Amino acid sequence: MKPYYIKDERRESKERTFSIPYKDVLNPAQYEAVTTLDGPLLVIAGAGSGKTRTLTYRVARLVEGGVPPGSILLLTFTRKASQEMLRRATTLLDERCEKVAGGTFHSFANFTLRRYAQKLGFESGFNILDRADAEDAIDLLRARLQLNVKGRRFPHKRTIANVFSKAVNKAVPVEEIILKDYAHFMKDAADLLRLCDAYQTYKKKHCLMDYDDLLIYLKALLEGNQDVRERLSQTYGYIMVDEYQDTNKLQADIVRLLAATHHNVMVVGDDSQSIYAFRGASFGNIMDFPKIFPDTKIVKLEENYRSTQPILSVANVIIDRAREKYTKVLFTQKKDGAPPALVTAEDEDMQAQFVAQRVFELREEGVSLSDIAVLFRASYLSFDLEIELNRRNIPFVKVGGFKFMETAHIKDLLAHMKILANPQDPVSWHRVLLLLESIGPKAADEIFQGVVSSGAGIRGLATIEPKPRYANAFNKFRQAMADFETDHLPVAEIGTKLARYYQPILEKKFDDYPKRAKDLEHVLAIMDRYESLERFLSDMALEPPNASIDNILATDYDDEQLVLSTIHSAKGLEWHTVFIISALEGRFPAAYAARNDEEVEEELRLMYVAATRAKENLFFTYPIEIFDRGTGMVLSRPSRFIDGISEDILEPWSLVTDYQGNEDVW
DNA sequence: CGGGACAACGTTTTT
DNA sequence: CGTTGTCCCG
Repeated sequence: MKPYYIKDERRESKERTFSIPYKDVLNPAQYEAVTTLDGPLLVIAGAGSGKTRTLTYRVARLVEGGVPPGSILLLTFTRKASQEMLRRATTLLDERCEKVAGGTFHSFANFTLRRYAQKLGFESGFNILDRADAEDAIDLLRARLQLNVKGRRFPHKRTIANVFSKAVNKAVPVEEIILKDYAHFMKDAADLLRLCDAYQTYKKKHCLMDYDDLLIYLKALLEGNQDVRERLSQTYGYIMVDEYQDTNKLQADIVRLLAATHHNVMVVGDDSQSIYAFRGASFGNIMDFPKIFPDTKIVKLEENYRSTQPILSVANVIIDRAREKYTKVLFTQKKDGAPPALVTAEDEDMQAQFVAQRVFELREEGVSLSDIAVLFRASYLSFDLEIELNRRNIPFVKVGGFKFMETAHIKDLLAHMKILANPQDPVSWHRVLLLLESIGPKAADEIFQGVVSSGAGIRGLATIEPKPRYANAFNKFRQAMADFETDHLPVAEIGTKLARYYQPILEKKFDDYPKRAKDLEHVLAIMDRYESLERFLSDMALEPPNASIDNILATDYDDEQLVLSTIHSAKGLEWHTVFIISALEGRFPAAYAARNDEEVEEELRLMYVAATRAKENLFFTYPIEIFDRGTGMVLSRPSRFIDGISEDILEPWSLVTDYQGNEDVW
């Protein structure tokens, strides 16, 4: 490759040679973003404008310029995103790029907090509560505070967890969340506050952190310990944050603190693609960034390299319907292309038939299945299609929605491992003990207390005197756990032994145990890759494999699969052809997600994100005559976000069924 | 006090 | 549809 000489005047005197011809392969805006290395930098990157490319080249540029890879911190939305970027940077430059510290805010927090746990009063490490664990803990405390009195309608544990989490992520008091989003529970506000206090105390006491705590404690660590802050700031001399529009207040604070001493921080985002406000994200962070770092340089990436003009035109109409006006204007040089279509189907079955048929045809035309995606608002909206695809033997992988790590049998197995990692963890103890015959909440609590007060960790089980009622089951359990007293078995071996112990329980508990046993085997295979139990458990909590088991297994031998994905999980990705199914008013925006203007706006941005995933073909489909149980109404209009768009921008299609029963298009 | 049977419910999106 | 709440029996 031809060497490229930097023309930047400031560097002219010490002209350097780079192996990558940055200026030739990047557009001027991208080039500026890639070569602005020092000082605060805000990049507003429209959909398909080469954001990932820019980040990748910037990593390479930093490393090539002599910055030690370990001092670059790349914070992304998913671990997959950072891995992908670093892999690409490695291809561009060399394997030094693999040494860059990359991951999500949560995984970075986990990593850092494990080092400094004692500073925060977590003497023996901590276990991470996933969402379901957190709900269980809340439920337990609700019972303990006697808030579940008969005849009283108290919020669902799921709702409660939501309220607490939102308060943390938006950095506002719990009362305010209740007042604003759950006004009908105002009468319970006092009790909810008590419960919230109890929950915080409980987690602290038992060395537990939920997702939000990871961020809270990281911020607290940085704020309260100047030495730690300086050391971390020194370690990570260059910070890059992707998807900045989807960070929340806490995350913005963490970035501010980390970069406080050197200000070498680059954030990339697009306010019109903010889709996580529901969990406390604030695209205001983008606007506020220059206020936090006054000498911020702003770069806008507005040229779209992904989509054809017809697709971009529809996307622009959609985003124009927002009340919030976004200043960025996307343009493309790909002028020609098929116009996007709005496809009306008689019912959900017909919609599925259409998509499957069309996928089949595209496949015949030579489009790879893996270059086609079907996107939807919510996971359940693809059920009909999944059946149809199975019927036609079209291989697919489903991303988002259902997480098999959260299924009961896998949580059962992991709970056994968690009590080994942290014998203080009452949530896991509770879960494990309740599996035993004749042990309920009461007995489980007694046993747990006994183990804790023995002070001997898992060995404390030996000191328990089981009641005759459950002695048999308990002794089996105790015997199984005794195997691990000697410590430091390989993760997979622990898992295998526990799975063997758990098998009879599985068979008793679930009718479909053969299928579930297969799932467990797969989890065991994942364990094989881990040295440390703690590490395994953290990863399973923070970055669980998010496709279902069958699909993961399929991926091993078949790489050509149609992608089915929630729009949230499709963020940052692109395909040759995109179907957005059930673009139906009442489903998208969903009736329950359209309670106020802000929520509707977010739904609209979601539709925009979905539309801008397409490179060549874009189909919106919607079934009519859908009965909505919630409202008791029949849904038959297309989503308000695409309804009434001029026909030369969005072509209306109707489906007809031919005499053989095959539907077709005219 | 635990367990099982049964009814009711509410139902996104994710670290 | 699968989970959660309730009731009643052992």
